[in-house]
Amino acid sequence: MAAPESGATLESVALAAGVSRQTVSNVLNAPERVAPQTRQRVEEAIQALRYRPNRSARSLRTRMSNLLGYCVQPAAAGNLNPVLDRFVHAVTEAAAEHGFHVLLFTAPAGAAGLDRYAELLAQRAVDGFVLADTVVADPRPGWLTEQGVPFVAFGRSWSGPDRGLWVDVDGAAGMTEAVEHLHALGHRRIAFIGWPEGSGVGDDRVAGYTAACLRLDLDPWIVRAEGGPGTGRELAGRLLDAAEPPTALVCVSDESAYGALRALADRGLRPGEDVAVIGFDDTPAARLPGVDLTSLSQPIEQIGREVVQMLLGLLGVVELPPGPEHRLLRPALAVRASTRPAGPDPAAPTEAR
Amino acid sequence: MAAPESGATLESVALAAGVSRQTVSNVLNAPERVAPQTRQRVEEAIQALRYRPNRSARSLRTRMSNLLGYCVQPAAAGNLNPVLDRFVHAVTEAAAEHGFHVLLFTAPAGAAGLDRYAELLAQRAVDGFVLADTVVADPRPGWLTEQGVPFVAFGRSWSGPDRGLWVDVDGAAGMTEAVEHLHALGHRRIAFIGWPEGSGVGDDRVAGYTAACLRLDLDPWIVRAEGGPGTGRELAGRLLDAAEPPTALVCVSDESAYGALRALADRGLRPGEDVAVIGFDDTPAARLPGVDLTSLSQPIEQIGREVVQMLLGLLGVVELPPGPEHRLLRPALAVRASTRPAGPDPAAPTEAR
DNA sequence: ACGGTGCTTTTGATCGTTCAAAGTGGGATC
DNA sequence: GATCCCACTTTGAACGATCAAAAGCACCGT
Repeated sequence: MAAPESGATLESVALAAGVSRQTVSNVLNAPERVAPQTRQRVEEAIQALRYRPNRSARSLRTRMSNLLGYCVQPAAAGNLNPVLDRFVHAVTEAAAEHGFHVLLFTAPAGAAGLDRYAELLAQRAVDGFVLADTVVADPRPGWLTEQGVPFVAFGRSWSGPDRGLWVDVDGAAGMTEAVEHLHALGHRRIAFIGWPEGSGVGDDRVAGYTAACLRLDLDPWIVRAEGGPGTGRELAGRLLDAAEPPTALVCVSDESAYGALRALADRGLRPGEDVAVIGFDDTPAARLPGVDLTSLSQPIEQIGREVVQMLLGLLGVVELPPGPEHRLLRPALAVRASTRPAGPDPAAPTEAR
Repeated sequence: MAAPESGATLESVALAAGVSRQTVSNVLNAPERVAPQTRQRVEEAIQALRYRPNRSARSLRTRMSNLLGYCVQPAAAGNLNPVLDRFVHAVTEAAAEHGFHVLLFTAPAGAAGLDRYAELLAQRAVDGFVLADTVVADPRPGWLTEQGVPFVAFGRSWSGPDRGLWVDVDGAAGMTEAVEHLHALGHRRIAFIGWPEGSGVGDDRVAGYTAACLRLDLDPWIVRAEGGPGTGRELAGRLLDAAEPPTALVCVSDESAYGALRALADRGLRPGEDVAVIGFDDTPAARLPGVDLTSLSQPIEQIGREVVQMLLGLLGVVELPPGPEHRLLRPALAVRASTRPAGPDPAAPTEAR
């Protein structure tokens, strides 16, 4: 069978179609300039030879690599971040719609990693960057802005003035919704299990909780993990053993929530029936049968699309969407059994005691 | 301050150092050909101008993109695969050591996705592919071999003859070790919670379990999830409610094991003390306080390194390591409380019941 | 007949690098 | 002193695409 003859070039296609290089190039990049009849002939030749423009040659001439840089952080032990997984996928897919791909690289955290970004830029290996996991005092947005490098971040610049474009999840709004949901179910003693102060994401979420409590005339009741994340079980345990324990637990993450569920089980309490529990992230495990954790679901796919849209806008590939330089998207509350008393008719909403 | 002058080229460096293009090129690619004195002068000019070779130009000339293609599968709902995360990171890091980067792309599963691979090849966008998540009757290894495309897979070709190079985890050996570990602890009724037949990975793992049982003169006792993965709780429940329930549960994945732990909690049974539980993957959650699941840990970082090593070998970048065309690495059993009775002296092995 | 206009196509130059081959100059060889 | 060799350096020609500008051609009005 006719092999693809992997050596097709503009020149060879032009020869086959009886036109010049540039005409073939125009068929691909500016078809309206080519007479319909010629165009068809060229397109047939392209098909026949399975021609695809060489990316390196195109990049060299146009000074665009059609690659977006994305840094994969060293996976810290015990750092399960199921969200970034989905984000990378969404970005990759959105980029593909415009002929772009994602280039992965690694870099140490903080200012030490900026070299890698600089290296890729100097090599003209990427056209811009997608940032994720921005942290407080992250040096990247400021540095990239100074260098005039196109980038869009998933996550605010948590300290100092906003630098560059970003898309983020409104964790505060999500937590407010969680509290309101619990309040509507009749809960009045709602505690919050959080991270230590100082993390942008964590502080944002606790702020939403506090605001909702004040508005609903509830007393905020906040406990924080001292020894880092992952100690939800202990914290929840202490809460549940209090003289007047909370009837509902709002957790800064699903991970904390799983710990809280564990603490409930330790005491023979049943989630949803005895104590309500809400997490954040809507991790896959939350919807497993037997877990059924109510959780706030981040619109990761949409964030990925918007980040790419903005970045390609900066690059002049698509029209830059009008509007503000950042977008704050609301997470959605996925209500499951952990905030809904089980019963013979699980579909019916139940008024709490 | 002196801006990096992002426009440095071979020519401008040559001018600055008072030599020709090619000499600068040689300093970078074949330093031994250049007189030490000249070399130093050129290196200083490179430093001063912050010169980095343009990747597109180099790729165009050498016909090597220095990019490895990696397909991110559409994240199926409820498909938590914390392992691939780490794998991608390991591959990215190993590739960086040789000046390579990872190019991400998406493709539909099965034969329909081959087009995307072909597209990238025709564009000369990548030099080869890293495959992950190989499944039974995966069309990719065969197709890539036919096309003469360099690739290495993480995962065997589960059906038909082996095509191409691969690195994989010896799931069978891991499960055998798990059974032996339980046997040494005194367990004699050891059940296996598995996936439906037909998945390469699942069948491999159950085979290791069965082999160990036969060798140790135990009766294999296998139950499988009918409705796909994630129903470990139900399966374990049925086992525990049997007239003569097993004293230990070996699970095909951590996900199943978490379900099993849940089933234990439902019945007031304590993992490690009443019933032993072992998972597979050593997911981050396994080592959370309060979970403490014994699990088989895959040497993902090593696999990533080896995959890259082999692929760069195929590409002629490094010397192809001698030896067989595939490597099978043993997972390590991380022993935690779920197979170890709690007590004042957790180090002492306990005879069962 | 002439030049202008608009549409279509072609030509030469260029992007920044490496390959292949040719050019230096000094010292040893005959 | 001519020859050869060796170590080092330079020169021209690609790689495959796009940009910018020129050229061909049909049609129109004067």
